[in-house]
Amino acid sequence: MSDGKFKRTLVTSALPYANGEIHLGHLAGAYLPADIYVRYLRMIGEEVLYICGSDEYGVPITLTAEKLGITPKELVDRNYASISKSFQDFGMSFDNFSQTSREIHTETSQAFFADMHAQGLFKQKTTDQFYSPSQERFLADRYIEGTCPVCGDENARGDECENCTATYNPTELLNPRSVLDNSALELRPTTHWFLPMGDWQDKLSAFIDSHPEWKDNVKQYCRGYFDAGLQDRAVTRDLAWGVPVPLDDHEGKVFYVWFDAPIGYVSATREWAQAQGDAEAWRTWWQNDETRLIHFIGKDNIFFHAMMFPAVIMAHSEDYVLPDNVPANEFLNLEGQKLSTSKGFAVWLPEYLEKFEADPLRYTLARNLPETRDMNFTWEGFQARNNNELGNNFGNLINRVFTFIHKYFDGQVPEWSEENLTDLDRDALAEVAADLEKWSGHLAKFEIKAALETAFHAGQVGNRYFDESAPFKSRKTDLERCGQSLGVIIQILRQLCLMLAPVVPFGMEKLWSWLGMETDLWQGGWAEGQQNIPTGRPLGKPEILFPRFDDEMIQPEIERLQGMVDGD
RNA sequence: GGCGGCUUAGCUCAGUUGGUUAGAGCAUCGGAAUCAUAAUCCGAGUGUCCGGGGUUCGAAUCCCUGAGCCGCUACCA
Repeated sequence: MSDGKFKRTLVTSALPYANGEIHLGHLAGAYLPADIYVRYLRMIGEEVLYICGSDEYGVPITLTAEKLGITPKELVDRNYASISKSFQDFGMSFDNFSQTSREIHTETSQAFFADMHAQGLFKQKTTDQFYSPSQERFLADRYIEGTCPVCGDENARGDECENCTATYNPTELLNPRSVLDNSALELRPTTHWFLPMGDWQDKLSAFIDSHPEWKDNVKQYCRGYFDAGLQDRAVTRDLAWGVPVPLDDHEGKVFYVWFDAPIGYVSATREWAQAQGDAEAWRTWWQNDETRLIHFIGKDNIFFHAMMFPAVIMAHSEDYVLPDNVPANEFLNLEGQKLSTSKGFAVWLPEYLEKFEADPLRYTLARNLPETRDMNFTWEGFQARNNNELGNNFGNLINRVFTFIHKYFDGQVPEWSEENLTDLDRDALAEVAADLEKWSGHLAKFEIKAALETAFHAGQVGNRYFDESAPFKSRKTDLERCGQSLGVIIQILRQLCLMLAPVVPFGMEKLWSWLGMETDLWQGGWAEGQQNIPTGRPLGKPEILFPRFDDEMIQPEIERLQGMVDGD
């Protein structure tokens, strides 16, 4: 960044699990904020790489595949295609969106493990786990039910009883059975590799302490773990669908997904480098201390990105970059309730995109990001934000200016100059310029909501200026004055375009071209956007950028969710 | 159960290191304007800042406690 310490920024979004579609909660937590931030950096001309991919291993994937009668690989490829498409249509600007089931990830994660194993950093432990003889596999706690050892309830979960709220060790459960096929389970010893996180506690603690600028929720969360003392964390498990442990006599052992998933960021970067024709280019992004690494995640991922993956990075014998920030977001509720993917209580991205454009959702979510606490998405709120803010404040301002100029000034920027500015002109320009500066400061600190609020204010300034300078009056009395006012407001739109571009890129790319800008908005467009648009420049013909939504478009969405709650 | 977090106008949300009459948008009411997506602009009201206790000259902001909600709880991804 401009502080001179870093030359480039590597941004990641949490790898979505390829067991289903993306929903609004995902977008608000890890994807939209990251994309806005990345677009901001590209716009101001920073060198940035944005990496993501789908996380494709683990038990739930194998179960879904079995249910559909296809292989896990077929399932994840199918879901990968769908997720990629949704992301693209939503405007996610990844430089690479990869898959953890690809060969490059197998190589990369196995190399990480091998490096650490060669240093003797892992611990091997043998424990008793539940095994299903009928399915010939070990089962995780969530797939186990049995009789509660405390109250005798017959439908107790693997490690807690919902009837008497007791918690216990899963091995204490009586008559354990599989929730998958009700077959009886038996305890079998199995041996796994563990990462003794405690060995890195001091370094991790010092690392977190060296970042007082991180969000409080992240720091507090980590502090809680340090106080309790970091425990050994398993990095392998018994499963057929995963990255095989690269050791002899490890048949049927694969990496625990949380060990390999973050390494997926490295794999995806390597894949990107190969596609660039420079296979070693990934090192510039991961093994160079002038690279600034930023992980965007939801609050459920803090442990893995602020503690576990950094420990792995520290442990590796080669130098890798540690995250410079982990801006974790809280969760998004829907119509006042927690999302439930199992009950279908969610808004899925592909479904949304069949009916609406990406921009209104991007705008609404950005305006309401769960940056410091859980937030709520309502369809009525979506409609109100779209109509009142995107449509009326911004869209209408843009439209009234362009149509006016096309109607009375032949579609060219009227004669205007800085020498002829009135106090009214000067004040409006100064206010918007101040907003732009504030906006930039907020975004640099990941304060997206605050940044957007500033942009909204700039829109209000534009509308007020239009009303007060009243070109629709001066047109009849003082055409020079009228042109001057329009020249001023074009400069306001130019800056508004910059402030809105990362949030509503589809609409603003159009505005950018209507304004006759020449540089690519996403390759340092900021520089040109800072310069006055001169008299005489021909402007594009406008169209309605952000149409309003009437009740008929919104009501069915509300009813669908309502029905889901009633049927619950 | 343990750890961490959250609870502010009718609605959705801001509130920086405790400091004067607690803010914004929307919704509501009154006025102005008419270039524009019946959009815009000006003005107005509204709050036991979850309950209770405490520290302080002073607390939405710090401490304790109760309630509700959220995440994690170490092979759930």
